[in-house]
Parts: sequence; structure tokens; C-alpha cells
Amino acid sequence: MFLENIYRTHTCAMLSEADIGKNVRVAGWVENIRDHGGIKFIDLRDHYGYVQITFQKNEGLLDGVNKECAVTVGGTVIKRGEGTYNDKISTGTIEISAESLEILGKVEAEQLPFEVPTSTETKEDIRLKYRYLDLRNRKMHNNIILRSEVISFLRNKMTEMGFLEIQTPILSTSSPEGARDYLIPSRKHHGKFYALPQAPQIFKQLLMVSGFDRYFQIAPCFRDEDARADRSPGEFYQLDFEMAFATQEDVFAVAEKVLYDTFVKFGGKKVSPAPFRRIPYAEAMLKYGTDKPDLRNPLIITELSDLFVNSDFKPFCNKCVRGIRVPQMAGKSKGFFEKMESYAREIGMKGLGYVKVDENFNYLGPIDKFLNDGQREELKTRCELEVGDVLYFIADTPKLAPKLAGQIRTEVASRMELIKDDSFELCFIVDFPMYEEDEESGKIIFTHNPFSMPQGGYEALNTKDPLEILAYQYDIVCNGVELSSGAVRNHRPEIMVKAFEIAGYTEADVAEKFGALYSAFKYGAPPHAGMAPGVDRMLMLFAGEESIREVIAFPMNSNAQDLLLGAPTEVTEQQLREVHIKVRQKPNN
RNA sequence: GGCCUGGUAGUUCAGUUGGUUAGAACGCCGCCCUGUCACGGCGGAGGUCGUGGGUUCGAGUCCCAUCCAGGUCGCCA
Repeated sequence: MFLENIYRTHTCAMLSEADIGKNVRVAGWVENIRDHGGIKFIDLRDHYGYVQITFQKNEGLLDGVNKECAVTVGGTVIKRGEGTYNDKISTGTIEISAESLEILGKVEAEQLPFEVPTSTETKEDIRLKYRYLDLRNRKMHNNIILRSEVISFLRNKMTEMGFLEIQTPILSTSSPEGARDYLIPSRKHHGKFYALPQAPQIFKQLLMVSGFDRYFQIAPCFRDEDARADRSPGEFYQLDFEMAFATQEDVFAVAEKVLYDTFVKFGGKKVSPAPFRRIPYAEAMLKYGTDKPDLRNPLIITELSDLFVNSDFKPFCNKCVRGIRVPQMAGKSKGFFEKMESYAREIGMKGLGYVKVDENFNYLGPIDKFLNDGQREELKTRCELEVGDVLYFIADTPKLAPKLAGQIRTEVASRMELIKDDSFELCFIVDFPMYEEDEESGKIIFTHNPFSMPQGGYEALNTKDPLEILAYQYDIVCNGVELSSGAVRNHRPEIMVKAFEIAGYTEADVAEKFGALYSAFKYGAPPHAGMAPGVDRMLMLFAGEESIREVIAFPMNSNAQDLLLGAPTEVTEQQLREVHIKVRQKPNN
């Protein structure tokens, strides 16, 4: 709904040829001024779009007007002459012949810190310091509009599906496991602290015990960990949801509905239809070398270890050996292969063996002399080799080889241009292991999170090797990006205690660390499950951005500082006293 | 915390084996121009080369230290 007022009768983008002859008033920012002597043009930009305004004979109106000042302009809408249309803007066949202009907001600086139309090419710290100018840039502006529309769409979808949006506390309590907390000192309670929630995990599970059937929230999450290009430091948003009396498949059905619809509406690319592929964790690690596979990449990793148990080739002998068949690569230049080998060394491999398959199905390359006919035949069938293929070998420890193979898979596919960027391929990674061995201590620790239900329940915990136990724990992955993880929760106190016992905790530990949840579970907890897809990550995919900061209005820099307002800042001695805090000296100097 | 890359005009960048007065494009300022939309033409201003030290007859360039930014590993159950 648009209301006329003293500043404008129309938005810039509203005007069309239907308005020709009308006297109108528009308001916005001056993006550009073109001075031709007898005639001057300005491009006026508002939230909605652009319109060109001409100044003839009355060019004195432009005195004091410079780029990016806010103005209101009155004038008559006229048709542009044939041949002077601008098809880059929606109002390109018309323009306003100005009769009056008032500067509403001056630009006082002699020079802007950067040009708004090209602001995204500027160094990021300057953009963040002048974020209000950066956000006038059309692309940035559209990213934030997209963000608003996506969040509103998600809300509507979830509500339609019977989910209730319920707020949970922001001032909460420090959680014993997981990321570092942001702490808030308490004034009333000497020496005690609140913490910002890393996720509403405990609260949403308590809501299930409280009898709410389906909960969701566009939830802010706070973690004091270092940033990445795809990881905002400090805070980020998740579409957090949880369902009572629900199984893993019930959660997947909801995710498939809401994510598919959202990706189709906002993604602008093909979307893999529901049901999304379910890939067990073990299979993902073998075939893709990662638990967040990019399914647009057609290359598949093959297990070859058993073929080389007694190999004469030392680097393969008794190692974990994986193969990657790359179609139509044999003809590539020597330099092409050398670049792959130098990439392999970069990621810590000692070498990168390969064979080329020639027209007579001979294998060319140094590895071939270590192969016997039986191995050659087995490689052919197992890797489905064809003439012109290259087969890469990755050999290392069972711990490292799968991941290295995954990195080689990604690199070679990108160099061979095998990844078509025209679709979103969504999948669920399921059956994560419940426990893993800590590399340093050798102790059994939770792989993902301690709230998941072990597959096989109490029975499995009692009888199986902990490292063999799988959890009802899953991720949703799109084009190599982990969108979210989730789980069927462990809602049975006795199974919870047993699960923690395996990881070295006593019942007293559980009662102390997760007291509210543990005791709530003793009052009739329903089975429940949920997940929490990351909103910022989704937006990155939709907007095609490499950095998460491009889809957040006021992000912190990668060093967790707000360059616009200056956070974090020092506070006064008085403020510190009120919360009973004394700042320690910095160690060294 | 480790590693990689970078820091030169308002912005984006170039700057050779160390060598005279550190350049370009865009932007900014002034003048000219009635159809541009990356307008065009002419002229001009603008630099502690991140900071501190060192080597040298001479350092944007080489060395050491340090700060800042981005990426990445650790971390993110």
C-alpha cells in the first residue's frame, strides 16, 4: 500500500507510460548526474527502482545537488524520444521533466568513501563502516529484500503446516558442551552469568514435553567461534523446528515440503524433487569423501584397498586406497595433470598416482607396472572404466584417505568443469555414528550431539561396540553446503544416562549439566524429533553469494567486530562495578 | 593460536634487477557541451607507499619486528 504525501506522489518504479502528462512528485537518492550544458539528467533511485529526471532551462535547481543526496522532485511525466529509451530500467521509456527540487538530505562529505553502484567491489572493512551506503547498492539492497521475503515465506509455510512460532529466551544459561558461549554478567547475582543461546535446543525439547505438538522459530543463535566465509561470527539464524510423536521420516517430510517450496520459489534453479536422497554417513564418506557431498559433481570414489594389500608399490601396500574415475580426461595436457599433483601436495598428499586408459584398454602411467592382470581387470569392472578415462589413486591411512579422496574429487571435477551450476541437489545424510574416538585421548566421545537417540535404543548401548552404534542423527545438504543438522531426540532418561555413561559421564553429571531436560524427561516426555536449517546459508545459495556477509544487513567482520557501531567496546568503570567485573591485565606487554 | 594472500591517491589497481619528480582508471574540483543513461572534451587538485626499525650512496621495492584485512586449519557437540 502506497500513500501520497508531501514528499512523493509515486515511487520511482511505479511510473509508467500511463502517467504521461501527469504532474508527479518523486523522492529518492541521486545516483548519477549527467551534465550536457543545456540539458542535465539525473538518475533518481529509491527502494523500488529508478527513474530519469531531466532539467532544461531550470538547471539552477541542481545547485548544491551531488551524488547520493536525498531529494524530492516535482515535474511532468513525459515520453522519451524514440531511440533514447533505456531498457535497463523499468521506467526506461519515460522520464520526468523537473519543475521543482528540494534537497531533503545533503551529502556533506566532499567525496563518498566509494561509489554506490560499484560498492561491492570495495574492500570489505570500508563497506562495513559505511554499510548504510553499501546497502543502497542495488544488489545488496535486493539481497536484504530477498532475506525478508524468504523469512516471511518460511513463517507462512510453517504456520500452514500447523507449526506454532514460540519465542524462547535470549538471556539464557551457559551450556556445558559445544561452542564457546557469549556471556552476560548478572547485576543482581554477584559473580553469576547469563549466556546467549547457541541454539534453542533445550527449550524446544521442553516445549515438546509441555505438550506443544509442532514448534518453530526463526531463531537467532549465538556462538563465540571464529568466522568463515560461510559462517558468520557471533550470531546467525536458523529455521528451528521440532515435532512431538514424530519419527525421522516425519521430520524429513516437513523439511522436504518447506525447503523444496522455498528453493523453488527463491532459488531460480532446478531443485531436486522430494523425496530427497537419503545417504548413510558411511556411504557418503566412501563415495564422496565428505559428509556434505555436492551431488552435482558426477564423480564417485571407489574402494580399492583390498586390491593392494600385498602390492609391490609401497605407498599403496596395506593402505586405505581409493580410486576416482574421471571420464574423458586422458587427452588432457601434461600441465593439467601436474596442476592436480601440485594441488594434491598442497593438501598434504605425498603424490597423486593415476593411469590413463588408451584405445586398446592398456593403462598408461607409472602405476601400471605395479598392477597384475587380475588387478587390471578388477579395476575395469569396479570403476566401470572406459576408453579415454583417467583413474586417480588416493592412498593414506583409513582416517585421512577418504577425506583426501573427497578433496581430489572436488578439485578434479571443478578443473574438468563437470559441475553444472544450474540446479540445487538436496539430500539427507543419515545414520551418523553415535560415538567416535577422540584422537588425542583415545576416549569415546559423542560424534554429533548428546541429545540424539541411538539406533537400537537401550539394547544397542548395552550390547554393541560403541563405535558401531549409529544415531538417529541427520544432516540436510545442498550442493556441498551443510544446511542443518537434526535428530530424533533421546527422550528416555534411562537411555540418556546409559548414553552419557559410555562417554564417561555419571548420572550425577547428566543431572547437573542437563538438569532441566533430564528431570522433564521423568514426567512423561513424548518421542520427538526436529532440525534447524540455517537461514543465512540458504540465502547465500539463493543469492549466489560466496560470503555470508552479503546476505546480512549489518554483519560483523571476520574478526567479530561491528565496524559500524564499534562493538565490542570498553565500558565505564561504573558499569563494570554494577556487574561485579574487574578486567584482567592483558598478558605480555 | 598456526598457515596462505594482501595493505601504494576517495575507490580499484600497476609499479621491472633497489636508481631522478611514485603512475593509470574511475571518482572529486573548474571550464565547455540540448539527449545522455559507464555521456563526451579540456584543465586541475589529491600520496607520512599500513606502522616502527635495519641494510644501502640511494628503499614502494631487500631484511627484521609489528598492526590491520580477507581466506583457511584448529574451532564450530
